[in-house]
Amino acid sequence: MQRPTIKTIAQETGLSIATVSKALKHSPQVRPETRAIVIEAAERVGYELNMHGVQLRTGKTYQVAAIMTAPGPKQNEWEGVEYAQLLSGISWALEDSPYRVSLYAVRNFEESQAVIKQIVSLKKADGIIISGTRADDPRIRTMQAADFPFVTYGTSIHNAPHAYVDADNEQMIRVSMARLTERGHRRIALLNPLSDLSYGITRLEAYRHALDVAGLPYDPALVAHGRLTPAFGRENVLTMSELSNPPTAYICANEASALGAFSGFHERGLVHGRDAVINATDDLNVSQYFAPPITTYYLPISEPSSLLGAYILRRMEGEPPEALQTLLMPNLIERCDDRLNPNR
Amino acid sequence: MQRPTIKTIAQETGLSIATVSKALKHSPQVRPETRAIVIEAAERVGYELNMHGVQLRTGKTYQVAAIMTAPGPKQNEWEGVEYAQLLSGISWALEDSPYRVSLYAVRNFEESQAVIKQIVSLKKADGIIISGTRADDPRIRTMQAADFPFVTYGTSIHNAPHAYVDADNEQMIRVSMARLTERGHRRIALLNPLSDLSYGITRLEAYRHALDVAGLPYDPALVAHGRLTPAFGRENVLTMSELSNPPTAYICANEASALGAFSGFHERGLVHGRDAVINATDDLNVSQYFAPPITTYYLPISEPSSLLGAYILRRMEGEPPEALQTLLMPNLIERCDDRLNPNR
DNA sequence: ATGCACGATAAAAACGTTTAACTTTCTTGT
DNA sequence: ACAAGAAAGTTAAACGTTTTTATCGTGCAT
Repeated sequence: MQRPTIKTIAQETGLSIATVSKALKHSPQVRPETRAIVIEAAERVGYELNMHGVQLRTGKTYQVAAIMTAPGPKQNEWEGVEYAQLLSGISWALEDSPYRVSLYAVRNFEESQAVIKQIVSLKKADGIIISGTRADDPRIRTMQAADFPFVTYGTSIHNAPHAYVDADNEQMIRVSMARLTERGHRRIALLNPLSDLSYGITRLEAYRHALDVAGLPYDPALVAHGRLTPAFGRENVLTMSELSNPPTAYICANEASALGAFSGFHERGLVHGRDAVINATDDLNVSQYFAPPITTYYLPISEPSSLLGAYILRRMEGEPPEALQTLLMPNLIERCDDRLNPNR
Repeated sequence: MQRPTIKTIAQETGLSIATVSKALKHSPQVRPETRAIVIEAAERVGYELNMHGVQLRTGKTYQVAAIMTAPGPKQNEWEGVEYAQLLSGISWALEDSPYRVSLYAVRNFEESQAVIKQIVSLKKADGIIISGTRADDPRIRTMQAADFPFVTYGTSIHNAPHAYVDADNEQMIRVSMARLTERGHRRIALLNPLSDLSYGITRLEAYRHALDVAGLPYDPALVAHGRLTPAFGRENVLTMSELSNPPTAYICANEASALGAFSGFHERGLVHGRDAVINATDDLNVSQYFAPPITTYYLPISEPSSLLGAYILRRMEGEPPEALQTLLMPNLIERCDDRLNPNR
């Protein structure tokens, strides 16, 4: 038994395939009574739209490409794991639409650039979602030049306007720094993502500004940029804690590096709260299980991910990018008092 | 300027589109010289195969559906994060093929069942990859009944034969238990996944068998089943450590629950190595950053994931499932001596 | 010379849908 | 009563492939 097509319905109802097609997509050209007949027949024969026909005819793919930059296959680090939740969040946001998430895993920035060029020029998707945005991101420029719908997870600094979702890194660092300086800290380390990433820059600027406000000097030795793995957190604690004037607080850009920082504490015999404290940004609600639990800025990953999905849908509908820009402020969850220990 | 099609090449070369099509797919019906002309023209005009035409004509989708069971959107736990790496591994394995990974995020088992039925009956993909297999898995039966190509991450017990990749849980538990009993442990807790999952059953059976071999009694109070979140690890340590005869070793099924177990230790004032030890299975190389680092069975997630990709390709080629079954033995990484502390 | 098989290419149909252009019927205003 | 126009359907073409079938020379045996 063959799968029914609009032709089947046409025969079944005695109408032409054109009318059937129009009826099914609620064209005003067909009378409500006729539509009812078509709908009934469609249900009776178990009709389901065949996307391949639609795709060929209309050129639409009904695919949203999610570009996922993950380290090479031989790399097995706790990095980019929040992608799983991000993807499922996007996927759920598209659930009631005809769109599907099509995954493009790339190893690095260059590869993502190439993949995006291909998707755009060969129209392998109708929309693109990327992350890991840079201050001036050539991928964004590619998509903008082709007028291709996209949303970024992360802002860019020089490519506005475009649709984006991000955590409010500026505010987060500002609040975080104010809170720590208020509690007596004068040597605060910043464990930052790779320096070409837009949010790395935002965080660094906010950090420096906060230092200014607090009247504290900027010490480059307290700032590190790198891939946010546990190894990164660990190694920086190991080196920074050996400074003649070591930091009394570490601000980690994610949970992975915070975990690594703890590992560094353990190695050096440092005790959290006594010798120094760790604050982090947390997407996965995992910092509460650290020993001890730490203060975090918690943004449930489901929020940005469902926004990304919603935004790409609206962007593909033609909504202007200016209306699709959101900075989300994570929740401050204080699990330690984080005061500077005076007799350290 | 329009995107070139085989028609473009046909005009360019003076051949018919049929010949062009055949030439491009290396049909023996066309002379090598003719083929060369076609290839040359194709490159000159920058021809790229339009999949929509192919899909409509052949009915193939060139999509591999990856079913990803992740907890609902409102749940923001560290769970299933290894999926990110799994997906990218699969995606890379398909890189040189025309296939793409199409993501289907589902909330629970029932939903995955429905989604799979749909993919199979409407042929929305050419192959399926699932995980979270059960002892007798109705999804597998669905796909088998329709003779639909699939590979599972995880074994099933009653649905053989089918293509699968999994860690060798039986051996892992056997070795793990032998090692711990050898070191004096007589109260060993097992933090297991949900009891309907196939690997949960395998692990439990291996555990009970190992107890028998060691002449130790089976105590249900030392076995827990649940979703492998940090919360799960933590709560079980909290309750089990209060037993009159508490465990001196915990075997955790993943890193998330191991992290939670540590959190439980901290809460109860237990010290790893003194009061009890934790062993875990680790996909993401993260246990080395625990304080202290723990002994783990480490299986880089890239291995099973690239196998999954390779297997689904071969399965779609028609290779019989019996040839596509692999159990991978994780590497034992001893980071503690894990001996029972006699004066605990 | 005639017929035949074969090799190489061309013609045409088909996959399922959308949509521009056309036809028919009905309504309406004069 | 009739033209004009709207409403509701139909016809036919088109999207880019693959594949079955047809065509056309050419070489070969008879």
